[in-house]
Amino acid sequence: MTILRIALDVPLPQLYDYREPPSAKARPVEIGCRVLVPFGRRRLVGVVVETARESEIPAERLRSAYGVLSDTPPLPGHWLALARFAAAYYQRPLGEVIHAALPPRLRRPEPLKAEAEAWAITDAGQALLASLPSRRTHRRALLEHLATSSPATPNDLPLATDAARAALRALVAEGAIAACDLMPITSAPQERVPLTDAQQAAFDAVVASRDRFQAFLLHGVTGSGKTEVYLRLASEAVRSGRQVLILVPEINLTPQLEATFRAVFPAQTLVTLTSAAADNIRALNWIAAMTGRARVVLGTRLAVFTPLPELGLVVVDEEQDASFKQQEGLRYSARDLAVYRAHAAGCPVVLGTATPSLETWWNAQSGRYRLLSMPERARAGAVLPAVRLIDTRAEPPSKDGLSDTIVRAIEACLARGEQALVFLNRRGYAPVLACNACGWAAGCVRCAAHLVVHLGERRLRCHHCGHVEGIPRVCPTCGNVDLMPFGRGTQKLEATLIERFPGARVLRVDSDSTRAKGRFNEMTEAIRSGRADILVGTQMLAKGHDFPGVTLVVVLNTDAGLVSSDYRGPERLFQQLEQVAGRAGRADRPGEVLVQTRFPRHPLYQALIEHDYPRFAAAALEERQVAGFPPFVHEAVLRAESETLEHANAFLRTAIRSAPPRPEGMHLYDPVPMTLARLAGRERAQVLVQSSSRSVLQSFLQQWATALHAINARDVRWHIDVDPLEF
DNA sequence: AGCACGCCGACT
DNA sequence: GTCGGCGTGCTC
Repeated sequence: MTILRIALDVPLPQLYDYREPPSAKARPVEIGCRVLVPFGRRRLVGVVVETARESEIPAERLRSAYGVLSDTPPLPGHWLALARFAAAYYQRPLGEVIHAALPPRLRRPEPLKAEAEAWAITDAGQALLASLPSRRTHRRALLEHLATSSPATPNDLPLATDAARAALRALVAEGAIAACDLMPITSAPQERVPLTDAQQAAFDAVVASRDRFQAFLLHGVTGSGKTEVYLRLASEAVRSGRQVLILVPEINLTPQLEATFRAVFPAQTLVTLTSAAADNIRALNWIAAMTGRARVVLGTRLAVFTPLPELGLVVVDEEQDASFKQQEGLRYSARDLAVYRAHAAGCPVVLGTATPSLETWWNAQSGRYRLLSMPERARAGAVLPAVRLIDTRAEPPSKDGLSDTIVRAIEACLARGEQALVFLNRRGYAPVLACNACGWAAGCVRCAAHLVVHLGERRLRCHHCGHVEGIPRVCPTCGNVDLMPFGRGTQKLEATLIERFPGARVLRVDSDSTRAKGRFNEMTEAIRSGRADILVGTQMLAKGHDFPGVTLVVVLNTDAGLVSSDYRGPERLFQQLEQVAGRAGRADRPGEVLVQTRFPRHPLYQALIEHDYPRFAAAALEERQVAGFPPFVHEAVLRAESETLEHANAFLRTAIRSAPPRPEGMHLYDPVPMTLARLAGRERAQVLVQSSSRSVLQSFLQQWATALHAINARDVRWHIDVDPLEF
């Protein structure tokens, strides 16, 4: 008798045994098959990960699988091995990992819909476009797209919303759009610019190790042309019959990268994988990669789980970006799993960035990774922006927070007809609403955090849980009517700038102003085409975008990163500053960066002036070594959350008591509340584990996790976070 | 995690 | 008398 051992999406660290389905007589069930099985009262999709001759479960309790879901080929062995590795490393049940790694559509039993390979506009469609009322925005967008480039794959078309997909169906029904085969691209590939010496050296080094595992840190300053290196490497890998995986932090933040790749690779060859894509298409793209039809996969962190049987190159762009670490459920690092995948496939992995994470930098310094440096901007004559520090103690800013130097610099920039970017990493109007008489401050009822004043909508918002309430007229504790917004957010800064620079067009870009679909792209387009003079923005504006008109960058209020309780504060601050500084003067005009600070002599700012990442990293690594922080130790945390802090702490104390013996070089700390101790009405605390050895930490965690599952923790939710970023 | 079963308060 | 609250127990 053959027993199928099946991974199911339940939070229990075990497999479930089933008899084969009736269909097995005709065709045996292979490992990697998706199957539909009865589970209690439910029907679940599972994946066969092992077969066995017999089961420890008594025969009378064994049930038969209903059948194999044959709309996908079996999941390949390399993919199951990846899932096993992630399950063991991140201490999660295999079933849960497998189901987190599958595209959502393949977690459900309904067969996939075949999608048209491509769509083309018909003559009727051309006629319709001419007479279409302008309020039919979705239809117009689809027809206009196809009128300029037909045929187009579903991937290329604006189909992000249900309404857009409904519009496509309607147009197909009306005969305005028809399915067709995708024509191979016949036009010659776009002429590429020659590589600089540094780009060529990086390219050669990676190509030289194409048949074995090697991790590379591609350390290239903003504008040094990392994308061109990725592109050449990808073309080379595809030419030699290999598949390529490219991970980016957020696809809509790197539109140039996607556009560059789309211009070179035919649509059949290059697929994108992000959570924004429609489920059915996402699954089809995933399968195209698994069957080898797709040769290049470009996507966000979730794309690291794409099965790629002929993987020959892995690229992680902006490797330091925190979005590669999933912060809930399976808390994996896509960057670290990308390195695992290259190792398993025996191919190179390129981690590219201007500001490496200290972990990666240390790996390069210690020789585990090879360092490839591109210290110059690729465009001839382009130089890095000059950074100037404005000492707020020597030159106190005026009441609205801007020093004279900054005001004059913005004036001069506007007079030259250029754009200024003012960076403030705090959205809303003011971060605190407080009472002048008694000191009360508006706090979130569900979180240990202040509510942020949003003046435009007359609301207080919690930036952690999304709670919204009205602005009180009087102080709820003392009745005083004199409630004052304290501090500065982007909305207040926007108002200040409008007042200070009458006539200048001020554009605020943050997650509030870009909430509506498509607003972000509209705004970046407005900036590029010069329809704004002063840009006010958060982090969102600092990443990846090339704004050729921006020659001045002003940075306000970043000192908090220097004195943060989180040891990663300075690292993040330097990365953020270097990133936003990189927005200044990318084209033929030199850029200038003004940083307003109370601590101009701080070594971090001194390194920033010189754009000297190695100097910053050396100092930061030394501090980490002295204090005993990563990358010199490896960390994991056990977190618990509950209605009351007491319950969470009680669980953590029990957890510590039931921990296996601590090996040499391991530390288990006392439970402490998390930095944000109360979030969305739950109290949160954690225990930190440190070890000088990764493998020692791994085997400790594995034993501990088993013990933890045995603890009766009714009212407590807990998880282990390996290599945590959040405290 | 679901989804049962199971034993105590306010409704047609 | 039932409908339904969520405590606790199981799923091959």
